[in-house]
Amino acid sequence: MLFHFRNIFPQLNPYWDKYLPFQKRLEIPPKTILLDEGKVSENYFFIEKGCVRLYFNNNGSDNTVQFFFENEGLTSLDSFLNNTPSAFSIETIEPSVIYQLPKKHVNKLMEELNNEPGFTKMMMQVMSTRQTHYINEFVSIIRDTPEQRYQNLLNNKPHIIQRVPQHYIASYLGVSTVHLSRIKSKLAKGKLHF
Amino acid sequence: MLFHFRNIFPQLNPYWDKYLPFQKRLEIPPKTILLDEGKVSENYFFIEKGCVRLYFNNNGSDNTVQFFFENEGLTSLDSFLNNTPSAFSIETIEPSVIYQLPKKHVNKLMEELNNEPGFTKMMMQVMSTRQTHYINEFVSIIRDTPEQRYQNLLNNKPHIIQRVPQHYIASYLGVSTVHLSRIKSKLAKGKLHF
DNA sequence: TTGGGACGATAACATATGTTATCAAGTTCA
DNA sequence: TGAACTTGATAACATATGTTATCGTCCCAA
Repeated sequence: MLFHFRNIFPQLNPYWDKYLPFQKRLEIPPKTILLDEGKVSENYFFIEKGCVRLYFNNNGSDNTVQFFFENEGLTSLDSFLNNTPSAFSIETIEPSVIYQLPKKHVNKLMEELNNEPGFTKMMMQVMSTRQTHYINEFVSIIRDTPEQRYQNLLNNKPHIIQRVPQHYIASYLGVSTVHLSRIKSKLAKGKLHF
Repeated sequence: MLFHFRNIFPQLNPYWDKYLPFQKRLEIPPKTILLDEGKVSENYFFIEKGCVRLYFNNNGSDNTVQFFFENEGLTSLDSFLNNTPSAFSIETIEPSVIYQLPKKHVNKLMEELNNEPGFTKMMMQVMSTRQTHYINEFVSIIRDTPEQRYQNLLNNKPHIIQRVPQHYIASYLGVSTVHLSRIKSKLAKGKLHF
């Protein structure tokens, strides 16, 4: 949400640079938990190398909300802003290199940015982009069948399918691993006709 | 999103009052469309009396995203802010009295508010509340069965069930009217045992 | 006043999806 | 190298949900 916007709003780059030294570099294996559902989000994460997912528990199994890759930043926003227990967990999928910036520094950065003209506009743009993203996911889950959602993923974000183990894809699409296998097999058969 | 906050941030009330004369009062029957999916959202609506729903089309049938009642305001936010085609339609459910404020006035109001200290913070709070709401809906649709979602509605927002025709409830829960009938009948039978 | 439309319940059937179990291939690590 | 784990495919069965059709009630407008 913040370091995303390095180079997108170049006049703000000095601010990002000033805070780089406060980040902690983590080299961590797959399935390392960065934030545990129910805890308050205390850090902002930025991915240098690897791959991470945001997910929530669902009677023992889990559902993935979003995947994150190199040069993307994330946190559990609601928890981070409002100090409420996070509805989501965050964990690595691959061996990863993560930069971790504690909340107190982010807050300080935000205060400094408040004096920068255009900051409100930028924040509204950022928040509105996020909101649009969630709304689209929301609509897609209701409107599209799992098969259509898989096709969308194939068309729009093939790197996710190539890179992420299939059971995480299933948990992202909201179906069982068995059913995702069925979908793939059905699509494969369909293609043979052409 | 705006007039919601009358009296919640009292120091801003003069601003709201200043813009009240620009609103147009509409007295309209049920099923009146206030915004059509695909069009750009040009107005902010405030409900004096009646009931309205935000929904999107889904191969001929439709899904309701949210219901709005007296003293609530709404628009299709993404479309309103970014001048993009709205993903949603808005229509009345009951005979309603609606105040309609054109976008140019809202924009002017926003510019004036920019000079008010605390405005950025308020906007972030507003946006983050909205986002939390969508995230919760999103999680609920994935995690909860339609039956659980109906129970949640009964427990948390019984006024909706009392007031809104059942087929809209079904379209909100994301099930067919037939299945919602099944759910109700099942719950009714369950209750007889006690 | 009446006839059509809106609303809701229910049955019968079709389809989508979950669950459990089994098998196979690839990877990791002691 | 071999055991344990991860990943993925598939079959068989169970359950959830959609679709279509029918019926009854209520209400409003011609």
